[in-house]
Amino acid sequence: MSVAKTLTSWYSINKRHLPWRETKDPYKIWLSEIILQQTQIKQGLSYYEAFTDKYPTVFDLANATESDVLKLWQGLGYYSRARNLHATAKYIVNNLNGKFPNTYEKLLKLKGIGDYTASAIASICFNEHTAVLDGNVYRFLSRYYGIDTPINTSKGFKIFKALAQDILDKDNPAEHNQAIMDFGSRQCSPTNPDCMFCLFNQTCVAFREDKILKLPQKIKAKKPVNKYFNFLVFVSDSSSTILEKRQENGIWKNLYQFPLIETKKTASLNTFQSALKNNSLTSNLDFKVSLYNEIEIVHKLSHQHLHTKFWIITTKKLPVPGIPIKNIKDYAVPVLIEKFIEEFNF
DNA sequence: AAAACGGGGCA
DNA sequence: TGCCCAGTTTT
Repeated sequence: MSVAKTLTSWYSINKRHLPWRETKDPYKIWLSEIILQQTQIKQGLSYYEAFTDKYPTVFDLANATESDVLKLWQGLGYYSRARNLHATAKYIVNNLNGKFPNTYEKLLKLKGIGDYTASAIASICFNEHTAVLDGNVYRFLSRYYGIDTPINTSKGFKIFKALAQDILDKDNPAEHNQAIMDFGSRQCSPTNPDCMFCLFNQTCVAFREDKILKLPQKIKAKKPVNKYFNFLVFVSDSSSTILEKRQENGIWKNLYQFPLIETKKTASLNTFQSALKNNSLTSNLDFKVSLYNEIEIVHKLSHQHLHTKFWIITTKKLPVPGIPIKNIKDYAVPVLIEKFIEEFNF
């Protein structure tokens, strides 16, 4: 039996029943694919349900504000996905009459849709012969064929994309693509793959040569850089605080946070107080300051470690218009801020 | 071609 | 606690 037929027969028995597998609506498939980028099903499922519940059609999503979309996305990370999702929904409604593009080439032009997502939507919704290449597919192919070209290189992409396209079941690309991803995710998992009960354990190169845990090969990531964040948590007599929207490109763009002072290294009380003297919010303000967390909180992102201190600034009146603390949960904030808000007794 | 972009899960 | 996971856009 061909690799493809073995995969689809495995899938017919082991397929997980998930809400986005009950539909061919390209809007719903698109939504699920964007949510599932860089995200495990267990984490993404509740977000998918929240989004389809609040925005059942592309028109509903297009009519929302970006702030609302980011709020619903809060906690999922990689927030450019949410910004691009919203921008693309508006584009489809305003320029394409709400009709979803129905080919790989046209899908690829949309913001937030790259090779993987265009291939997934085109095959699942429109039966186009476009093989998906995600982390699960990379893993299965590299092991089964014993290919040690690093997957996170342009050369690796070309090799594995051609191979995935070559073995694609042209009679049923929709089932095939979902089968190979599910197989890679569950049977051919990163650690502890279930080789003993694997349909391919007679033919898999990596299993025969005992290279399962050496594949796929990847170029190692750089070490994360350390950053030192000091958040200014204002508390006024009238129970208001200050939240600012992050405008600049970089992490958390368009999310809200407490006013931030970044330092070169961990700030002592003394250095922080002199920083406040030069800060436009506090230079002319009558306030008291105390450090909330004596031990800094280290929030780890894939590419930077944020050493964070929350400083409580108590003042009679805020230096700029603020927001009532009782409304603070209306704003989309990073998980780091969300955890503080939940923990801090305002 | 390489870097930037979050957060959760698991050993 | 340290390491692993991973599509798209930007540089």
